[in-house]
Amino acid sequence: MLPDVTGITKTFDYVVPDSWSDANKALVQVGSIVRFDLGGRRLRGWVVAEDVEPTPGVSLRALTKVTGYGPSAELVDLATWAAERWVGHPSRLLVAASPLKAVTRIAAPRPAKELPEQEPFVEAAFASDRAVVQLPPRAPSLPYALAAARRGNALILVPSVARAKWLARQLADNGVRVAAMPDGWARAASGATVVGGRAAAWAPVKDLAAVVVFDEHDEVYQDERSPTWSARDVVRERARRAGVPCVVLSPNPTLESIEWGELKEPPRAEQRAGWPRVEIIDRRSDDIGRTGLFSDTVVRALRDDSSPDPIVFVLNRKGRARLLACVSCGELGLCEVCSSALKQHEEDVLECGTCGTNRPVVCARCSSSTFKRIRMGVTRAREELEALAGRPVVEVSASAKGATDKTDNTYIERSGADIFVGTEAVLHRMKRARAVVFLDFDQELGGIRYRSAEQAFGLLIRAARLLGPRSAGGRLIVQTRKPEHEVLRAASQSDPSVLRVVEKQRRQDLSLPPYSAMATVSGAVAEEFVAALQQVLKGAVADPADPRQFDRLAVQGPNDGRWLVRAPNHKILSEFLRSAARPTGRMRIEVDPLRV
DNA sequence: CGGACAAGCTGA
DNA sequence: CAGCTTGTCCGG
Repeated sequence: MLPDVTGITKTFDYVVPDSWSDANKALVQVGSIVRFDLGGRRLRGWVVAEDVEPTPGVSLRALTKVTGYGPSAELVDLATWAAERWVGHPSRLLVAASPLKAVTRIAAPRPAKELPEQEPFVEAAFASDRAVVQLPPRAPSLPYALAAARRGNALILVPSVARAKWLARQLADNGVRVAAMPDGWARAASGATVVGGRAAAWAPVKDLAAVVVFDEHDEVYQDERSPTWSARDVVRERARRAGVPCVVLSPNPTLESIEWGELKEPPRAEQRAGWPRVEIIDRRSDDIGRTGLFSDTVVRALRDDSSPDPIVFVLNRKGRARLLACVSCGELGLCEVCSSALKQHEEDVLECGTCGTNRPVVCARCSSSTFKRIRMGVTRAREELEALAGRPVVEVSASAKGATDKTDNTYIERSGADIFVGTEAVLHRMKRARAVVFLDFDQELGGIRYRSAEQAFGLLIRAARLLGPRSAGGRLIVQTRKPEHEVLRAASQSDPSVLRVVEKQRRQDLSLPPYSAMATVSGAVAEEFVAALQQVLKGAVADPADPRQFDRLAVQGPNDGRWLVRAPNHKILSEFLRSAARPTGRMRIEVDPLRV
């Protein structure tokens, strides 16, 4: 028995009471969910082994109840693997692999219908055991889902539960027996093609025949809670163990996937046609003092209403403030070298955050020495847009006014407006657009996170999806002072490999994932734990012959209360993190941290 | 995790 | 030395 309690990693032996019915006795198998008393408490847990030799000297207690079916023995194994890989408690993973409500009966499997072959490019992906398919932003997913289902019961992951419901419906309409997770657990166990979000990586799939991950670059596949397992990586391992093909798809495949599988892409012309037109507005030469946030091109786009679809403006919250304006004449405080916004860190110095140039606090136009901070956030941008357009502009944010909850988008339609502005959340809210304008993309490009280029490109992909293919005529307009940045070149050439080549070199040079493995350690007792790790490290450096290769590790920090552990690969990282005793108290180990 | 119990601390 | 807190261990 493994109790479903964080903090107990030990397993315990129990007996199945003789008094139980045969049916209940038969329910007790590896993975089943049972109840039992331990240390004066009644707990829930999973059977992790049967017919074990009890530890000598302990008197066994009896189980109090068998709740029902749980993860298969293979999934219990996979959870053990994942708990080691992401250095966490297996119970979190077994919870994901368990049904929401007790399941005591699983229907007999039904014969599957034959499905037609898909086009050769699609079918070819499944000929390889590990395929990475690079598709344009709005490429249809159904052909790949059908190609997978044609091979038998497939496991299909999509980034959101809503999209899973939609895809499940499409598959069902095409004659596929399908189970949508998380509700379809019992159906999945009896034999069906399974579609779901992150947690569906742990869904039961009878006779798994193929695995598909759509939008594999999406960060929602990683659980934010510890252990920070990635559904994409879990199903990859699952497919490997089952010996079935695993196909991951994305408009911008991650380097993790590129290094893992075989890249397949449709002809360039087809990829180009799938992207909207991308316009890069170089703001270095713009008179920012006159035009503010809105270049002439953007103002023209705002006034162009040849399409009834809305125009969407994106301004990240991080982009607010940061602008200084002269109190007496209104001139903006900009760097005379690179035209970036200046910052006033000290009383008497204006500093450029981009090129590092300093100058005294004096206005370039009127020589006044008093500047005020102007807040160019979403709210201000909305007011200015309204003034420019002469009609209502709606602000869209994660918690927007007029919305009943985070997923309520009806206020967008009710508003009747065709101009929207918001942080990147606006890209999740809208369905389509005639144009998407990133007012200040440099915020995204200048990120310090090692994945920020990938994340910035992810925003452009989202925007491209609102706009549709080139033939739809939508415009993706990006205002920037870094027009040569590889993220923007990749988007304007509709060629993600432009970014990938640069990013790969950078990650290799700096030994960043996937060319290394990282974890962060934080929390109240992190310091104590890190001290124990340092102890292990000392011994390892003294003995480079240690087969565990701990001499190739580094522990850095603390930075903001977080330590960074770096290793050449995940095997060494995980062994190292598990080599030191975990002190009692709050601590969080984040393997593959999204931000470092 | 949470209960049990042991070892350490305080106040009369 | 009772009464309490803090720490460590263990559960089948």
